[in-house]
Amino acid sequence: MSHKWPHGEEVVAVDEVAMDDHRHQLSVSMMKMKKVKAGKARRKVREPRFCFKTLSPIDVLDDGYKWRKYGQKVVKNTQHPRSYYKCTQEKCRVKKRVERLAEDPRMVITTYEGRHVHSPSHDGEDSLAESRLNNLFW
DNA sequence: CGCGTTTGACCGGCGC
DNA sequence: GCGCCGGTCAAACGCG
Repeated sequence: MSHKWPHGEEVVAVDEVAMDDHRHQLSVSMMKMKKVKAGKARRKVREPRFCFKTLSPIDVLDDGYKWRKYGQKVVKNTQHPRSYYKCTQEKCRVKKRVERLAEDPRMVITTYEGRHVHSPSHDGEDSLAESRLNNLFW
């Protein structure tokens, strides 16, 4: 799990992201982003991977996009299955990987792969926080 | 009726 | 060269 990515270009490791289960509000207390260059991080930023260590009672966090599950596999060293999601938007080839921690079932690692083409297609009501976070972050 | 989810199999890459 | 591990696709079913 904690290995380097095959294509390792730019890995942003977020130390801690707290999730409020009341609404889908992400309470970001402190985000530490470390730029890890895997050997040859040359120009050409392919597809950045964002690893989110999310503390939340829910598995799949709704970030404002629609995700379609396309696979589930149990990885070695993990007793819990890993879920693979993909953005339903055709323009978006964004992939999402959700893994649950064996030690802490209440903690999940959400890994986003790629960039969304544009703003989320949420009906936008109480998801203002998300949008803001998205705008702020992505 | 549409599509999102589910499960199994297959493929590719890497390690030994 | 074979085996293992991770990842993706595909068909079917269920639910909304």
